[in-house]
Amino acid sequence: MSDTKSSRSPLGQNRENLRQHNLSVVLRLLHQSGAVPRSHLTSVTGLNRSTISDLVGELVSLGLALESEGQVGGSVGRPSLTVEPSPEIVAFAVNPEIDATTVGAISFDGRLIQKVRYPTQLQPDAQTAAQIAAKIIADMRSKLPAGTRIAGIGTAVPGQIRVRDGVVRLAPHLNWVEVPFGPMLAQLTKLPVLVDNDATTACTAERIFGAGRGSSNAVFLFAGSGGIGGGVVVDDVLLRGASGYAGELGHIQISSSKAVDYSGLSGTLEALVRRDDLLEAFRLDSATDEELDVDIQTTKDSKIIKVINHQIDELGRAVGVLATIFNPQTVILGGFLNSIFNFDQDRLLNSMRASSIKSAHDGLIVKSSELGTSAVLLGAAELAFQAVLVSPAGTELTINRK
Amino acid sequence: MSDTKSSRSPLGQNRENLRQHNLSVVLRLLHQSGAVPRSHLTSVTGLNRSTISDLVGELVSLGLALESEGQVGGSVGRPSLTVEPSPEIVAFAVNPEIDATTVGAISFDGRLIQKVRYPTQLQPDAQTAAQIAAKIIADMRSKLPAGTRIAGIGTAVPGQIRVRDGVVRLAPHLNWVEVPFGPMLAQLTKLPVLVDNDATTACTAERIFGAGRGSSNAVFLFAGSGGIGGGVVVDDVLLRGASGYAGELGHIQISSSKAVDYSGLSGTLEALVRRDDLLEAFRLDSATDEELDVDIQTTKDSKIIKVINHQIDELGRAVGVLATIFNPQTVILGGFLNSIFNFDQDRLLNSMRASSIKSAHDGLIVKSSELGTSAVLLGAAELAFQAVLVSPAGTELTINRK
DNA sequence: TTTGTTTGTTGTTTTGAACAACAATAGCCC
DNA sequence: GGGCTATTGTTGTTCAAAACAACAAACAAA
Repeated sequence: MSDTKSSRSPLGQNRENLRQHNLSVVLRLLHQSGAVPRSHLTSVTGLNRSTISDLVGELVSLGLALESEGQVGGSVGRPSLTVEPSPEIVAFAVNPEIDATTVGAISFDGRLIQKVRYPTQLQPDAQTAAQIAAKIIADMRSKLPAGTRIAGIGTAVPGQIRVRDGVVRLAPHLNWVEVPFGPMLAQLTKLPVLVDNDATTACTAERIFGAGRGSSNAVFLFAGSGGIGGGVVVDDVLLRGASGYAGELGHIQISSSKAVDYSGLSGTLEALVRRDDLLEAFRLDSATDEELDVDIQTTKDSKIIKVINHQIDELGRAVGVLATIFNPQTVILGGFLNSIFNFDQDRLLNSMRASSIKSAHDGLIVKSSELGTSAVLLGAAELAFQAVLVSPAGTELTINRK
Repeated sequence: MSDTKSSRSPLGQNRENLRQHNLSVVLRLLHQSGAVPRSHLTSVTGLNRSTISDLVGELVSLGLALESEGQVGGSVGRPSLTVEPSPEIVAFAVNPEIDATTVGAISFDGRLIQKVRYPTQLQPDAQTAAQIAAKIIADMRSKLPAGTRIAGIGTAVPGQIRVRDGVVRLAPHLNWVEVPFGPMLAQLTKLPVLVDNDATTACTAERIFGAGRGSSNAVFLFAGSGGIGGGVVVDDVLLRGASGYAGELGHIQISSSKAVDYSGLSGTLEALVRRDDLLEAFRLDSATDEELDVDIQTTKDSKIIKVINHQIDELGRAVGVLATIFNPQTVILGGFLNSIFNFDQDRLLNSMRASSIKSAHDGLIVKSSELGTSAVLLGAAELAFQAVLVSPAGTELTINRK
């Protein structure tokens, strides 16, 4: 609701905070980079060798990391031990969509180890989607080795989510309004469930494992089944806003056009850059992102090119506005936005430059997303991993029994 | 330039960091709240009584704080000691504008203790402005008691600033291009000089001492002599972007209008909501913000009302876009933006709602700035105080000698 | 083989926050 | 006014965690 005093954690730092923070820093490095030499941890954290030794030791004894004699070689001096995140920790990811509900199992080292797409005839209501997901998760659990520890379930929903309690406030494509999807799924699975917007989770995944790696300030624009969504990273932290609805970049008004989006707003990015308009131009009823991409890159039809160019111009405007506001290092485009960007990169960059101040777009890099369709699931799993990453020593994980 | 590894501080926290952080937290609380009972510090920081005693003791011995037997009373128990920020620390603030250069002396407890406005016939070039400022500062120093410690000089310039080295990249109203104003003033005064955009410093002041107090997520829109500027606070931190140019909210493109602003961009907030248009409607050559405000609040002329209403609508659009992007708790308007907001608040709110998603504007508060014209100077001084606040024990201050 | 370099390990030191016990000072109730 | 309770400040002690120092281990280059 509000972000004033009541919810604010104490500002002071004591010894517990210190230890927890350092454990968290090390674990996060492992989670994001995979296997790294221990010496790398000392240089990045700035902590003493013996301290890192101690911290890694604690992570190993907590079962969150593994240490092995690495195969680095090539450099002078005693070879450093290799530390890796434990692959025996798993999170589930759920993504209900208009025509299917997808569930994945993601290991702590960032691998999508199982994936099931369960198609539905109609858009599923929340109860149905929760039951489908719970069923698949139970099935997946039975296939995981006993002893695997489960961090929880992350859920990515195309709509506006109240993250605090997992309530879907509005998901127009699913026709869900004020549905407590998180608690529903938690009750069915007896696992902790966290819910967030699908574009937000995709953004998280790209930031950690994909095109956003190394950018502390980045803007993401994703086109998914639910229109255009976005995410913004400011100083390595995802922008959330006072009540958690920040980053609805599809709904920013960039023109005086009367075209209306699903939220009833006119002249927004989502109203102007529409996947359906492209499908119509190609006279297609439906297409996957991959099919559409091929069509776009190979078309010679001047009428279609006109439609694409128009969309590129509008997308460029939006990127320009966001560049002026955020002055990011990188802007990352996903879904069909990526396709039209690749159709004519210069056109988009020119449009962007015409809509932003020079200081803000100087040195700005616009690039494609890297993770494709698995970004949403990987990012959803991050929601569940977050608890362990924040408090490695204080988080109880559910142990899998067959 | 970039915000990657090279410039990043070590992630790990050691004991020194811990102490420095806690000292910094306490000092910042004092700086922002003024005199507070010591018991308040313990509850806010969550630190132990004896630790606070120790920290305050160190701040007192560093000459950064004062302890006295407070006059609280009224509650049970032993009365708490009162702690206040030392008034003997001073920062200077410089604000070159088109028709004058203003200099202020601000004490560490947030009082503007001296202020001199030096009018110039023409827009001053950078060297002239620096000489004027240096002269006034030398004069002010001679009036300050010997032993006063000086944190440095903060400079607020209407334009785009490279904060890192104090270079003014572009200040159209002053006609400065790529001028190293910071180093120039530092050489003349032998004091540390920091430079930032004037709207940004006003934003900082309102955030700490004015209408933004208590809002961890806020958007500021200020109309000054250099058009419309802005500032965004995300989780209590000012948005800076990858290279420090974030928050140029006057230049966001919100419409397809062909009207052009000073940066040559069309359809931007600054191009659509123009003070000059209001002056023209009133048939005025010039007016202070106060005079203009009176005129606006009392006008009955339907032609003028039409102009004002149009500006309100456009401003509302911009606020809506920013609400959708940031989902802030508060939006704060300054300068003549505040005047047109007060002319018809409901109209602005309606326009804002029509340009933003419900989740983002639900509970959003739009309000007026509180500090008026002194905001720019108070915020500029914050630039200089920042060093002491970040590292209370490690910052050397210049001692004033007559 | 020797030397220099880097890393891991172990025992010790140091720092800084917490803790516990006690003193100080207020309001409140009778 | 006296006793009671509540809150805060003070002091000496304890404890956790990071740094440090010294040494051993393992490599490359000379």
